[in-house]
Amino acid sequence: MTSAANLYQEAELLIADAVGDVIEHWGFRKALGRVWTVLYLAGDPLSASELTERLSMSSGAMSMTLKELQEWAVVRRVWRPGERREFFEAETDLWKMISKVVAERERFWVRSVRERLEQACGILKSVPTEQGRGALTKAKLLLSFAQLAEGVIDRFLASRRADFSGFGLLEKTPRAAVPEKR
Amino acid sequence: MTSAANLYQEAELLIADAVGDVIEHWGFRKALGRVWTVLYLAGDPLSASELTERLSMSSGAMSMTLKELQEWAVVRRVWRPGERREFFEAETDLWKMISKVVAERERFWVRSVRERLEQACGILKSVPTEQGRGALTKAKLLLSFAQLAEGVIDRFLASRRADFSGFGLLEKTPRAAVPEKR
DNA sequence: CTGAACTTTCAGAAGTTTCTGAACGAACTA
DNA sequence: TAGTTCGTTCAGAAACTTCTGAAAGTTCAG
Repeated sequence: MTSAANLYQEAELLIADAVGDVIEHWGFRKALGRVWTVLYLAGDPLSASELTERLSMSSGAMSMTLKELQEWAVVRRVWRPGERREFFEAETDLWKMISKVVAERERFWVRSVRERLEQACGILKSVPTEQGRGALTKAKLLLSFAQLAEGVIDRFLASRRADFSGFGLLEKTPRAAVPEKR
Repeated sequence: MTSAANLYQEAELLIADAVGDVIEHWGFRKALGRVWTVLYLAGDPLSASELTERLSMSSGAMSMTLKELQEWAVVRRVWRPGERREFFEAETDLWKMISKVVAERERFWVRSVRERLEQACGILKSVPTEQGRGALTKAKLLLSFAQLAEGVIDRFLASRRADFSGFGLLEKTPRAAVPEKR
């Protein structure tokens, strides 16, 4: 194996693991971040076995990881005429990825929290003690935060784009040497 | 036990668990959120045994949970003259709580991610292949996101306050019924 | 139809996190 | 000093998450 390939692999694992950490902080498994990263860095679609080898994972874990990545629309399955195997490539549209997660996961639990707080406020209204009144005031404050969060999420999703303007980054994405896909 | 006390307890647990979920999404244990909530709703300082009873936790878990909450400066120990036991009360300053977490936890791992990406970019620079050049471009993009995040965090902390203006919430006490959603 | 190539599934293994509860320790009282 | 009350620690238990690898499934060429 050449030195260049060794170095590439070293860098690849370093980046994959760093992204894995980021993704883990977002409540996903590290493996999801690592696999996405290898595909992203590769540019070209890779096969499952290629990924299995590069990341030293079992075929079972890879299969489940790819399934989950596809459910989140973060990785796409690519068919190559003449090839028996399936290939995978990374979605690079950040807005697509983030909005999907926000819409399907964040939105859901924020609503669940808000609903429970509302229910609790309803109960507290019928508690005539000093304790009950004090708690109701605070519960309402918590509730207003939940409502605020829900509103921010909805407006964020309605905006149909990540508003990172002002940071001047996303607009002029240095489109890598990635061949356009259909 | 009176009905009012029963109802209070029901609402308390409902809220505690909802906040526990929120806190869990922030990477802490549910128990931290639950204990903080009971203290917050109570208003007055409570003893460890009181908390243990209300949340049906073991004394050991409560001890560890209170220790952690104090490390995050989210709960304060209160001494009551004449009382042998220690009492605890909830910190209610949101900015204090959030900035502490951001400064001591988020800041740290974002930096770690950024450093690893930098190292990887350094390695990729010496990989003269096609593959290496393509990956370098993308790694640099990831790096710029990490740097962006680091900058946002630092500016956030430097601002010394949560800038929630525009949501018109934190400034004044909440008005009861709020929202309107379409 | 048969066999090769490849993927998916899933039961159990391994790893990780969190909790329990008994033991210990500290602070105070009688 | 002995006893009481709390608080803390920690080894093991329990709960939960993730991974492994073999078996079953699918697809396709010959």
